[in-house]
Amino acid sequence: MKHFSIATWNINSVRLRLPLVLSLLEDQAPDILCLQETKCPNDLFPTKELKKRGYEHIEIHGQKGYHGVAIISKLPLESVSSIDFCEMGDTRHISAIARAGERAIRVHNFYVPAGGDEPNREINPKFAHKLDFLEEMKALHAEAEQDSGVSSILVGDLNIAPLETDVWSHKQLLKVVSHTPIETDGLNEVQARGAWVDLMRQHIPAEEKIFTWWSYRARDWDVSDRGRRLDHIWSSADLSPALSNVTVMREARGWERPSDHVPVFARFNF
DNA sequence: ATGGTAGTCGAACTA
Repeated sequence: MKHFSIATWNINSVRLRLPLVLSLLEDQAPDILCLQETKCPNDLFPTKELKKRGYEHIEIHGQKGYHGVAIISKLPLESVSSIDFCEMGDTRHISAIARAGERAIRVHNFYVPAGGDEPNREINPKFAHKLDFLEEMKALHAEAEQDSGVSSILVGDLNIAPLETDVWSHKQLLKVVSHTPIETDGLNEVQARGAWVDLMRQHIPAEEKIFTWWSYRARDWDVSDRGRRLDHIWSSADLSPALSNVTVMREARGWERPSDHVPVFARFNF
């Protein structure tokens, strides 16, 4: 039996929260950690500190000030690439193939545009960008490299909460960006067309509420609990039978100077 | 219905 684990976390500045990242890696020791919103140019990424702790394989795609994604891995990474969705030059995607025992797995790490406040593509260019980004994601197939023996995992901040139980109030969020029908339908279509399995919902029944994000603006996030499930872990169908556990690390939202997103873990027994 | 907070980078932008 071979174990494999992967985590995803929108860190909202990797430099500001490097101590939290290091303690997470020490305590949980995932094979791979995918970060979003690193907000860090490539030449300033804290590569040395991560390598020192056994994460020797690091692939980053960052820019100054905004966005930015990174794959931090104990396992060797190869065939690294980024897709420039919507050809905006944004650093919102990176992927690489990891070798986990006998298996080869392409890991896609996404930071989907948030989409602004107004859920109307005619008046809000950010919402139009989000919908266009989703449209391009539909071309991404979980079995794209199956013929060469490569499975797929897709993780990241997808900025959409697809199910009614992925938000604190379905009714009150139907017109709020992240849970509008055009977005949830779009994400469902990305999943269906690409033959992706939602591993969080494979492990945690759809009747049960799950949140991975709580706004900084809520005065008491834990008590009011107005969260959303914006972060996701998907895989190709061949990996889903090997899933052993999914954990949403809710307590991370209560840490000192927290990210507004918490880490999500998927663990496999191959 | 509005405004509430956080981060980057040093005003205004994004979330």
